[in-house]
Amino acid sequence: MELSKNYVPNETEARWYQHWLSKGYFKSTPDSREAYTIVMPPPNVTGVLHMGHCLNNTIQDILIRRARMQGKNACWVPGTDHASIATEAKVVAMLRERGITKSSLSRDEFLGYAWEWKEKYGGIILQQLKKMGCSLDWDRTAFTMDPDYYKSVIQVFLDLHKKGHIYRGKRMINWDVKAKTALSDEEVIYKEVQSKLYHIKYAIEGSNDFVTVATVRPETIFGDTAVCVNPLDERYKHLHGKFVFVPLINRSVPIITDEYVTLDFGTGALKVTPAHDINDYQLGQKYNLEVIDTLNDDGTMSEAAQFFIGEDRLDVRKKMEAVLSEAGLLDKVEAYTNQVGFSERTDAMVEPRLSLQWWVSMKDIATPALQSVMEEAIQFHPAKFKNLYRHWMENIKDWCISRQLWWGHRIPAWYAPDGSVAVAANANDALAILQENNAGLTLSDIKQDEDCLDTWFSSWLWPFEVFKGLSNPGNEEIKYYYPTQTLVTAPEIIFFWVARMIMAGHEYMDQKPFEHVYFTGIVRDKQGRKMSKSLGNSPDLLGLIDVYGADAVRFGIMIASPAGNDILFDESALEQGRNFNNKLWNVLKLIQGWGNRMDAHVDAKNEKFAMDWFENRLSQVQQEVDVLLNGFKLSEALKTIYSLIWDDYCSWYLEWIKPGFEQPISKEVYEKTVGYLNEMMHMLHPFMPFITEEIYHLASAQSDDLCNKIAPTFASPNNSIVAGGELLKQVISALRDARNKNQLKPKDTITLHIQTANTDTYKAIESILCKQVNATSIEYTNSSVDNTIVVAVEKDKFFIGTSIELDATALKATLLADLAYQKGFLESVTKKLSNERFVQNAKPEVVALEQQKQADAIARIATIEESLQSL
RNA sequence: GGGAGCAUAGCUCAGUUGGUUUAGAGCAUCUCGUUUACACCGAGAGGGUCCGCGGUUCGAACCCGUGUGCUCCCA
Repeated sequence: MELSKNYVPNETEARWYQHWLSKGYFKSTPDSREAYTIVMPPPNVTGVLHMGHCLNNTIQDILIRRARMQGKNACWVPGTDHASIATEAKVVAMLRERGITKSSLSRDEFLGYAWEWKEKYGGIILQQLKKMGCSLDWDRTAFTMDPDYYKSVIQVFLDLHKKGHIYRGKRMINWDVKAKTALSDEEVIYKEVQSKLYHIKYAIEGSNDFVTVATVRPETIFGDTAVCVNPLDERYKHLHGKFVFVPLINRSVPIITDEYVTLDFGTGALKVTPAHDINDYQLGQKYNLEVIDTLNDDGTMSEAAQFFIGEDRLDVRKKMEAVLSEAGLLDKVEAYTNQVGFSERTDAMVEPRLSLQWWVSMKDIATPALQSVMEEAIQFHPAKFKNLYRHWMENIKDWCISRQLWWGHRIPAWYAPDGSVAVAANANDALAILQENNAGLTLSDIKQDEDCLDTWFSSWLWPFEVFKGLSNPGNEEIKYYYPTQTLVTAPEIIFFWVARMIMAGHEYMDQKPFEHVYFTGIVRDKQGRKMSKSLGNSPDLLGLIDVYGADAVRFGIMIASPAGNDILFDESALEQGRNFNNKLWNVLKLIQGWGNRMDAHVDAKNEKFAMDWFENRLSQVQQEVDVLLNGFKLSEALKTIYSLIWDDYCSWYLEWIKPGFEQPISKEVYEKTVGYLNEMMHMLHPFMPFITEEIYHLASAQSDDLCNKIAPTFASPNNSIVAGGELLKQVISALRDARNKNQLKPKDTITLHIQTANTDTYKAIESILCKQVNATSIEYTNSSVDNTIVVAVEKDKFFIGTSIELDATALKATLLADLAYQKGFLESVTKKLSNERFVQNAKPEVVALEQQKQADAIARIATIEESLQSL
């Protein structure tokens, strides 16, 4: 078959993915083999494939393909996350385009639209992963709102509530006064607005003096329960412990001190209104201040305000200026620019508001989770994230799990008209509980909580619930696949997700959820900025795959992405990947060409050295790569394989065994050469699955596929044979360098004299050496040869004879430069050795090494000086 | 404000318990070259005050302290 000039990935990739699927290679069912399980971090249903997914899933595919090729039962579970906030926002936006508002819909109607949206767009990202070659078991595709999964989430809520870990508590939320609803942080848009800073005078109790407080919200003073100053502020030291009167209502409130107050902002005195500001609320908590809510849910003043009851807070703000001024309590008004939050939906100014929310108390369930990471039952890669994890877990705060949304798992709590609450699996159970205190209640009297659970409250069950570990306890699959082996995720969700999965695993499976956690970096653009839609710096991944091929994209993203470090994405890495594809393609073309000229009678004597060397070098790299991969050093492993193929195999080995023009090749050499190629394709397959499978099949007839081919056990390399090859490379490079520096053209032939103690070493490689440095003859000598270029490698000297006139000055300059380097080096070694304390204290082998270096340097200097004289 | 991490060639990074030449690789750059796989190529080369300062040590990119700059998480 005639092969195309360059490798064309698109057709090949589609064909092989289809083939692997049709053979069912990605399917897994429990059997007697060792399991290797990865659960994919479920992307949002709203997602489309971006660079972060690309990195993350490439890594998982590498691990899972390697496991499969090690003969393990590899199981990679795909799925999606319902992503309550993001999805609800998308659905609301879609409805708005159709002219429908969420508030005009019932909960069920809205959920109908949401499911419709999910069915239509929710699977796009999974389809895109196929393009990347991800070897997922598609039959296992899971969703965090699947019926069984949903039930398990509710069950966990009930269970934690029963154990006393779930409670209701107050929290500041964002309140939309127009929609009369709570907003998530993501639904608040901050805008810069021109405000006024009002300086208001508060009378000091028992004195005729005032404290002046600066605020942009004078209408909230009716809720003031303290004035706070910085304890170090000299201006106010005399007021510590005193009280002031809140203007107009004349409530007496304390002056408290806290470092929170900035000395140089406003007047340095802060009015504290715990009900209407998040920071004030925290101060209030710290100093046990009263919380006075002066607003109604529509943003008008409540009765608690005492003044302006029923008027909108923004109108009141305007009126306050005149009222305060009249009372002589307004010191001055300044122009001031600040950031104010507005509702994404109604554009109303958002009010911070205290509200009852559901919480999980974390301390108890965090303990085993902290322990399993600290004791390395779960290993983090890189380990540096252990510190971060420990710090967070030791200072863990309670988790607010209710969200004011409809799309998600609805909180299983029912309220009676008197506000009492029952947590139960369904309304009937809840009614029974509530009837204990109020026998007359009926189903129509009680109402279920409107809120949903935080998305993470469902995804923390992912590693076991994808195997129905909770909905069908003790089933065969959960026993076989759990705990999973490796989790691959981004460090930014170490607390949101990783820590909580570990907690849930210990709480519900009595077992860690995974053995290893591999933290990827964040993919950034060339300038180090995060990829984002608004910056428009997010490359179109499918477009890149079209241009470069999936293998090249996988290569590009992996070649420089050490665990836990951010990746600066640069298309040139993809070019490198594409070039590598092409290199592999051309190896195939070259070898196929030889296949036609294969001859069993051709002697392989001259190729023996090359084959011995490469075989051992291959074993060496196989071992190295194995060690690297076991340590999760994927990038390093890929670099090592890349260099083996490009440098050792293509640039050295193939050149050494290459037959002359139109010459036949020995059958033995040919078969070995194809064999090495296949072994290298095997090693590379997890990283670049498509082209390796293609080459494996085109290089020689195969009855199996690389995809699920089990690796042979590696031979251990003979290090002295490997070293022999390295010496040969070094000699060739040195001779080529000398040729280059003396302006010998590639076509100019040379003669070579070698002065060495090991003639036999060179006899074995004469033919290779001649071919590689374009020498016509090799002779051995005991002394210097006149009129030659002298090259020294280790202890051997090479004399290059040429008919071309040599440029003595250039030659001399190089030699002098080398001489200077060697002398400098000798000096540093000698200095070290003449330091008595070094010789006394350093380990003997270190001293011996330094002495060896010294002797070598002296010998090299002698050689160079000799050469200089012969010029 | 609390915490974590990072700083090595123009760029991206290796550098395992301190000693394996005067610190390595890939990309980029420069020189030479189209020789019968590949210019998406080959052969070579140049390029570094290992962020600054101090300390420990016979010896520091590596250990300790300190300063500076950057990044992330939490509030």
